[in-house]
Amino acid sequence: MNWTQTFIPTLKETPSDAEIVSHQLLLRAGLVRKLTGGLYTFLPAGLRVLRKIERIIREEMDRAGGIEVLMPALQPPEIWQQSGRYETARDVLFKVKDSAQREWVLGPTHEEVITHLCASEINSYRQLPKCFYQIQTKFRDEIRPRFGLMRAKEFVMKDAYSFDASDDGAMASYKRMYDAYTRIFARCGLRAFAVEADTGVIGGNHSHEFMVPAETGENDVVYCETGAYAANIEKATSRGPVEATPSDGTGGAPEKFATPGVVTIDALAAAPHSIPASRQIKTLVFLVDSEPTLFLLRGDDQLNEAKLMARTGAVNARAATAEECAAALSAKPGSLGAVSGVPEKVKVYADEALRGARGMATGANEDGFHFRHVDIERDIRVTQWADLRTVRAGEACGASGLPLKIRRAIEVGHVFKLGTKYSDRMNATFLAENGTRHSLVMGCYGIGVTRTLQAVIEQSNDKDGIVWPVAVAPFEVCVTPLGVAAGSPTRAAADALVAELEAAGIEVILDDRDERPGVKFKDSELVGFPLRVGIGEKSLAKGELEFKPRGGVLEPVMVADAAAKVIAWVQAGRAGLR
RNA sequence: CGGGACGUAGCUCAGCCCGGUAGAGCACUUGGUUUGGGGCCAAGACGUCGCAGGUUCAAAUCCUGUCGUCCCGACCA
Repeated sequence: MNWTQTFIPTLKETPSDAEIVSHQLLLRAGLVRKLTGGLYTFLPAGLRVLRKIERIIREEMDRAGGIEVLMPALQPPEIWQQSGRYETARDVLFKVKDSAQREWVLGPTHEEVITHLCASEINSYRQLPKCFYQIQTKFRDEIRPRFGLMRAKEFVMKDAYSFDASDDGAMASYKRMYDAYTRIFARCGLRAFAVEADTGVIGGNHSHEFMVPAETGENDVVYCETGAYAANIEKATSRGPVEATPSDGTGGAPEKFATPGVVTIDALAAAPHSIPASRQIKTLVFLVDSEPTLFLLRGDDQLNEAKLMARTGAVNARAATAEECAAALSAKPGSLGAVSGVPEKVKVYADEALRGARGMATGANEDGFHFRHVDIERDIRVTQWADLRTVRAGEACGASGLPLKIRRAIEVGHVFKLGTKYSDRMNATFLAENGTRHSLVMGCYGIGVTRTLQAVIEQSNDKDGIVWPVAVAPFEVCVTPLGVAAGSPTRAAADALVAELEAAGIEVILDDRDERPGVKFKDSELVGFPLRVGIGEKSLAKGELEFKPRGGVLEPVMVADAAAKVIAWVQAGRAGLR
């Protein structure tokens, strides 16, 4: 392929609307262009990378027993109503109307479609297990598209769905996909690791996310350096706060005291009251499926809303407004408490870290007053104890006991064991060997293909541009003659080398642009080809070409040896050695 | 949806405070020159200053509204 015959519009300057390095490089290296927020055109070089990642995914999915299909992006709303997600996923569903004003849904994911298919096509345990996958464009009405391909309204996803006759079978399918994902990311040259994850709106009871460590990621991952534990912060647990919860109460009854104007944890912790945050009980009011509900945490802890959703089983939940708090209890936020004045029907969830807490302070449910000497188990009607707090760095790992750490990461894949959530609702059943009817046991597995592409760039770049792993580079080799005129010695040597490499199946681009050397060198580094072979008059006169691995040092190579050396270098790269 | 920033040439940006002729660099076209790390010289083309109202003799500039982009939060592969 000649550079002048394709289209790689590089940019010398950084576009002003790209914030993170991978987004800047996507644009600067001429891989994509924005149509509008969250919508991108893949240009030839970007498309080549996308296709290579897809090929790796297909190979590994096929190897893991996956069966490729292609489902419609346009879907009838009825199946979404049947699964219940027409409501729960409402915020991300793109809806369109046809000329008869009938509504359709643009698929953000395909549990409904595949379950509908299997409901009619799978009838017997003899047809199981099955694992279907597709690579397809998804549509999500993202509240805030961000960072180029990282979070887009339209993106390419590999999604897979397993169907088993039993829970054990489903676990085996889950494990096969988990292992396939590990291989896929490794083959893409990504350093990714699996963490325990919350299941969110997809549902299910067992889940891992595949994370690429990056400061620009949108997730916080809690992990133990021993490798004993890693989890998304939405799910993570520990042995509890570093500072133990006070259990040294006076034994006296709760005592109301005046705290005019004190409406924050910090204010109560400051003079004159000087009650440490760890000795306070924080009272939060949420509307859980429209029901006012109390959540009690230690003053220095943060409520984890993913845990709130999981523990309550809520479809929708949000913090109550000041007015709603006042209506449910008798005070505004800042003076709320659960010692008295909580209507019998209001549920009170208390965080496990508060178990046994004595001598605590909390709002008196009366503006301007707090209680002290509160013993939670004696003085508060707790409906349910639950893990609700967000883990903080430094807390002891539940497995190893060592301090946990927290780092940012990009989620590139997510595997779920779904169980029978969808098959139950959509009547996807089969007859077992003994003639009884059962719901199919499902799993679902996603990889953000376009996001993975950008994650590779985010993880693999330097001051000059992208440093592609050989396995996903748009071209493996860039041949750069400094003189391109037909018949010139440099052009002749370049043409000969390219022909030999192409014959050997190497993906090579010939930079045949009539540009100054500096421009060509800068561009080859910006786009990030793994290997550049420079051909200049001076070295050619000595019978040499210049072999320059991206990020490595320049090395002269004899013309006669060049092709063999390049081929060996690329093949080593394909094997994952670089 | 809440908070913030910004919309001027293909790109990066200046001009706006303090109203009066629309600018620079890069990119592009032509010619010359140069030729191992984003050259140099000359000439040229490229703009409804996001859009709509308003104030004014006069608006890129001031006011109002609106649309869009980007960042921070809630959502997710």
